Amino acid sequence: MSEDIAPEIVLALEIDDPALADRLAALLGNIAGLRLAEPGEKAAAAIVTRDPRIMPEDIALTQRELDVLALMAEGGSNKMIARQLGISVHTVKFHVGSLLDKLDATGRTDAVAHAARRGVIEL
Amino acid sequence: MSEDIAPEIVLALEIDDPALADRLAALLGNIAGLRLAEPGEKAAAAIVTRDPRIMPEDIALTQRELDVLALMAEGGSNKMIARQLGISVHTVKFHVGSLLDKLDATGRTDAVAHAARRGVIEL
DNA sequence: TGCGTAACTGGCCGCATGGCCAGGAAATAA
DNA sequence: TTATTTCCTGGCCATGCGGCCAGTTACGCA
Repeated sequence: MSEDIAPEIVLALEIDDPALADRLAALLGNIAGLRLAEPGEKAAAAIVTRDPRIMPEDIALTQRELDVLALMAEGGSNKMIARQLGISVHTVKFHVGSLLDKLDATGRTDAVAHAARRGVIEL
Repeated sequence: MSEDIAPEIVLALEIDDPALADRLAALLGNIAGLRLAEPGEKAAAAIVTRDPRIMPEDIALTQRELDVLALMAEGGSNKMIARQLGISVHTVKFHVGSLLDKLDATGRTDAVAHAARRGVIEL
């Protein structure tokens, strides 16, 4: 078989901060079984920044707002979301409005993008 | 001074594949200056999966469609996108329609979510 | 020369979306 | 009790959105 060849794990280093990237590159540069990806090379995994600035504070969303948000991220229309949650379209609009406020979004697409960016939802 | 304390870089391991996660944990387990994050601990960076399955084939999007998609992900309305790209709202709708087809989405929100999921755009 | 594709524009139309107004019901805390 | 919060519902309306029709221009390719 070929699984005992112990193929190298290729890691892509996707860090913006030059200092941190350098330190990681130095630390990971010569580990047997591990290799950093060349630019453009496809890697098995990537090292990405976990920037705390992006999540200022977990935005205070109510449970219902999270429900609506999740269904929005699935592309659901207000009507679909209403059916799914067993509430009226008006109520869905109400929650969507609150979400736009809290997430500082211009529309439902922006709201989903913002929420995904700050980790409120997993796309 | 405190810089000779050699502060550890805390790395979160966020890999779904257990086999790959184990191998990475073993490789990174005892490197001086590096430490894997405890569950819940906030890390400076994270190792995430670069799963090629998610991008079945780079969906054939034209340059203009990518332009429109990027602005959609920023929450731009058709009118805003039209102004940004210097084209008419009709043309924007035309490209949006193509995007909905190609990305198999029910609406612009769904399109952005799909595109983000398969790595066509970076949120 | 013709062919296909990408980009672009227009009109039309039905529905969705989001903002505004108003209100009610229930649970929890002061 | 009162007050607060969350959740819920309705009407109204201007605008956005997406699907449908049709057309033009420009490019590269056979």
